[in-house]
Parts: sequence; structure tokens; C-alpha cells
Amino acid sequence: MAIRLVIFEDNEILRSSLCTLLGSSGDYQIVGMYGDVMEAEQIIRSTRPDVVVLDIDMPVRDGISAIPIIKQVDNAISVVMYTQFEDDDRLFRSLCAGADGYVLKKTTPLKLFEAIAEVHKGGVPMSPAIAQKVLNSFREKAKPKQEEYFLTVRETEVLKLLVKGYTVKYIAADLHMAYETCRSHLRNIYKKLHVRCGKEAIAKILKDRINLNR
Amino acid sequence: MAIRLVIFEDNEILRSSLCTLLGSSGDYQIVGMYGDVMEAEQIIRSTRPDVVVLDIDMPVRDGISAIPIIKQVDNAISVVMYTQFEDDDRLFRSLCAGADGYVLKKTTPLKLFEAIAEVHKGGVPMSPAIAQKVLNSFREKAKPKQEEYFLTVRETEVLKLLVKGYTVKYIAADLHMAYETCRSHLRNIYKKLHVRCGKEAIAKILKDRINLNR
DNA sequence: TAAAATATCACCCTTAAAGGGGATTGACAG
DNA sequence: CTGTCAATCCCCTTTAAGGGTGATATTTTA
Repeated sequence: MAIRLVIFEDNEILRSSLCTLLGSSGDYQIVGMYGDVMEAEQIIRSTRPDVVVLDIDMPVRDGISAIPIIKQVDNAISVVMYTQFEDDDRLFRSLCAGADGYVLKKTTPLKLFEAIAEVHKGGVPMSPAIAQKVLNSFREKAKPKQEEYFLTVRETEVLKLLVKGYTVKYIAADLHMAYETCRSHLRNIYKKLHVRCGKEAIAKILKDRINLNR
Repeated sequence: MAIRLVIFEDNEILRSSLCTLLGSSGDYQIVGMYGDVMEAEQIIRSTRPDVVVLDIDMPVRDGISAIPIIKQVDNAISVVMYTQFEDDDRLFRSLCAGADGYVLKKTTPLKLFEAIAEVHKGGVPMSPAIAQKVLNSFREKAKPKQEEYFLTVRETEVLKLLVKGYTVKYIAADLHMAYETCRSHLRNIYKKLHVRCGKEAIAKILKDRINLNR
């Protein structure tokens, strides 16, 4: 079954050539083409596409602003940004707004077609330079300091709950242990983390992004 | 010019079939195949590949441990992980260690070949499910919840120190205020944050990435 | 098998934290 | 000029947290 497509692209020449190219393949069915996103919600509601191709730089309102509107109608609709811009700001705003793919216009239209197919299969198609940016950002921000404090299984369980802000009494009850046992574990945890109290322990775990799940 | 390939894969059958498939194309030149990464550094130094394909689960040492070794020899060498695992931990550790691509074995070998070509062009090839994980992580980390709790300047100062794990007494001294004043501020802070104690406040601020410095 | 680590619980004592209430001063807005 | 808000401080009470010490059973490891 053909992928139902809606395209928002203000460049009329590009728009019609995309229409011709995409229409010539049986894999894609273009159910709408528009030069702006002013009527996006109504369009999406009535056409019910599988994938939306969004230019960013369009008159009056940019494409990014249309992403949440599309996703609100149906979160299953995939959105591929198709733009000449590769600056961090537009990229980040697009992805955070919910875009599923990001293809640069400087690549061949063929890449866009591949991206449409990929996004419809649940993938995240991106031009190489874009993917590189996302990966770098991921490495910087997501990299949890994987320090080893040699906590035991039980200690880790206690610490996980402590980090949620729970009281000692509550933690003990939750883990079916005596209050004094819980305190005993906490004392050992504090020693191993080189902290003096629960507040410092929470701060250390969360600030250093220490992963307690393994 | 053919892409120079080194493959680390402990499954002998898979290894030889990859060799046959890749060797039959003129686009790839396999310059080495190994069942473990024990000699990785020496191998990489002598073979000088463009791309390394790395299995994760291998005897003695896992593939992830070889990534920094490879990158240290020459950072321009691309590394594609080729594995059956799609758990967050292995994925994150691989990418943070410097992997450029992550392909699941459950997809066809053809996908691996495409990935090799893509990574050599500077892309970041990933199986759809993997790319989705990275994107979600990116969205979370890049978008700090910018909730507004209407804290006063003084309250923010107190909260900043509390989040460092300091005691009330210490905070008061640090900000040149009486102990009781500090407590008074804390009471107001707890009300505004909808928490019941300092531990919950710390957890809330750090987990939600609330910026106290704006 | 003996020693070490782990998980469990208990008691005492001190300090820290939190909840409630109240009061004063200064600034600023209506 | 009066009410509100922020910041300051104090008292009292209860609860939570932490340090020290020790004991027992189980499991793991050397």
C-alpha cells in the first residue's frame, strides 16, 4: 500500500517537481501539497497522511511551528523536515518539537524518498551531517559518569529510593526491611560514596548522572 | 576505491559468510577478520582500515572495549557495531565510547553493507529502533523542563546551596543570614515546589533539570 | 573449610530538619 | 497612606536523620 504524503513547501518549482517525481512511483501517494502551514491542522485532519514533508523556511509561519499541530492530530503521523538549513538551532528545535527525520535539500531528492520510506518504517532518517550533530550532542549530554562505587544489590535498591526523595521509614517499608536495617545500609552507602548525608548522596547521584540500574 | 574493512566477529559461520558476501562486491576490501579483539591495536595499526565492524559479545573482552583503542590509533577510522543486542546500556556505552554506527544483526546483512558505506561517507547508520532510542534520549536531554515556580531571588540563592547538599546551618552562614531566616525561606521554597522536605526538593530540581541560574 | 562480605536487626544518643505560629522592617503599588 | 510582599528573626514541638557499636544468619569467596 502506498504511503500517503502531504508536502508543505513554499518553492513552487521544487513542489511541482517533487510531485512529479513522487507521483511517478507507485510507492507514494501525494494527498496534499501546500505552500504554507497556515491551514495545517485542518489539512492534516482531512487528508490523514502517513508522512508529512515539511520545509522550514516558509512565509508567515515556519515549518517547525506546524510539528506539534500535526503530532497533536495524530502522533503516529511521521514528520520529515526537508530544508536547506543545517544550523544547530533549527535542528534542535525541530527534533524537540517532534520531527522524526531531517533531510537537507542539498542532497538528491532520492534521499528524500528513501527518508520517507524509512520514517514510515519507524526509522529516523537524517542527512549524515545532521546525524553527526545529534550523535555528538548525545555523547556530550547523555554520557553518564560510569564511576564505580562497589555498591551491593541491596544498597543500590535503597539508594534508588533515597534518590527519589523518600524518607528512611518509607524506604524500609517499601523494601520490606526493618528501619534499622535500612539505616545500616544507608550508613554503608554514605561511606562508599564519600558523602555525609542523604542530601549529599542525592546530589551526587543526580549531578553525576550515575546510573543505578545495572 | 574500495573501502578497507576489518571485521571482529566471534561467530565463525557468520564471519565467513560476511567475508563471502562482502568480498563478492568490488566496493569492499576485507583486510582482516578476527574472532576476538585481543590484538586489536596491533591489527588496526598494521591493516589501517577505513571502517571496522565490531561485534559486541565476544570471548574474553567485549567489542565496546576495543572502540577507544581503535579511535586512538586513528580517529578517522569509522566503527560500526554489529550486534544482536539492543539494550540501552550497550548502546549508550558503545556510542559514548565513540562508535559511529549501530546495526542490529536481526536486520539483513544488506543493511550492514549499506551502513558501512554510509559511515564511510561520514554518516551515522543505525537500525531504526536504535535511532529512535538515540533521538528520544536527545529530546529529553536537550529540553530542560523550564517550569516556573516564582521563587524570589533570596529563595533561589538558598535553594542553590541546598541542592549542593549543604545543611541549613551552613547555608545560613554562607548567605549571612540567621538560621531561622534560612528555615523560613526553605519553608516557602517547599511550598512553592510542592515538596515536603529538602531531599524531595533536591531530587525535583536535579531530575527535572531546573535551571536556577537564569 | 575458614574467612570475608552481605543482609539483617537492635539500642543509645546527638543533631538536623520540619511544621506551626508569630513579629518586625523596608519597599513598592494602588 | 495602607495593604502586600519580601526578608529578616525568634520560640516551641515533633519527627527524621545520623554516628557509634554490636550481634546474627547467610552467602560468597579465597
